Amino acid sequence: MRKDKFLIEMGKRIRKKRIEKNMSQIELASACEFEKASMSRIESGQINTTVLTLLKISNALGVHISELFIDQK
Amino acid sequence: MRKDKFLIEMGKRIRKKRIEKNMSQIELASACEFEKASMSRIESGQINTTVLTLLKISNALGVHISELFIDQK
DNA sequence: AAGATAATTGTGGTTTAGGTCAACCGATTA
DNA sequence: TAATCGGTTGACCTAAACCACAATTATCTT
Repeated sequence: MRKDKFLIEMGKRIRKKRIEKNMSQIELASACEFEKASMSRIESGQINTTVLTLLKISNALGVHISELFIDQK
Repeated sequence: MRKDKFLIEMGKRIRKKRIEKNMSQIELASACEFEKASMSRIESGQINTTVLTLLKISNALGVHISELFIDQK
């Protein structure tokens, strides 16, 4: 399992935005059309996600993909 | 081989920034510590790159990773 | 045209993301 | 206590990212 600081920080940002939208991991994952298990691993920085997966997530969250790389709103 | 529009556009942005810095693919690739072949495929949108690879590229280009997702400067 | 440099493409091997299912762990609620 | 809900983790498989090397194809420069 990976444990890169950058991935962890990105996971935190995703989680933060998800909470802001009042979504559960289950809801977000299904909006992205994958399993809650994957969502959990992404949010905890265990996975070096690909661009298209991030794109799905940003779409489901209603934010621009670049926001996933920038702290705060 | 993938041919996603989003990946193609991102590749174009990377290429544009590389040219702006007067770097060849060879130079950029070696700064990222991978092969020029990979650089070529990324710039032409053939690969669904991972976050950490994009991070290497943005570091080598001296830009913030979020800029790789935003048109123009 | 010849030569050099830059970029693309093919192939093959290794690693890992993505996907799925099941089991498990709080915390909350009935 | 038992049941539910959100989240985490383990195990497994498949597809694809990553990496490297070589060969080919532009694109220049003289």
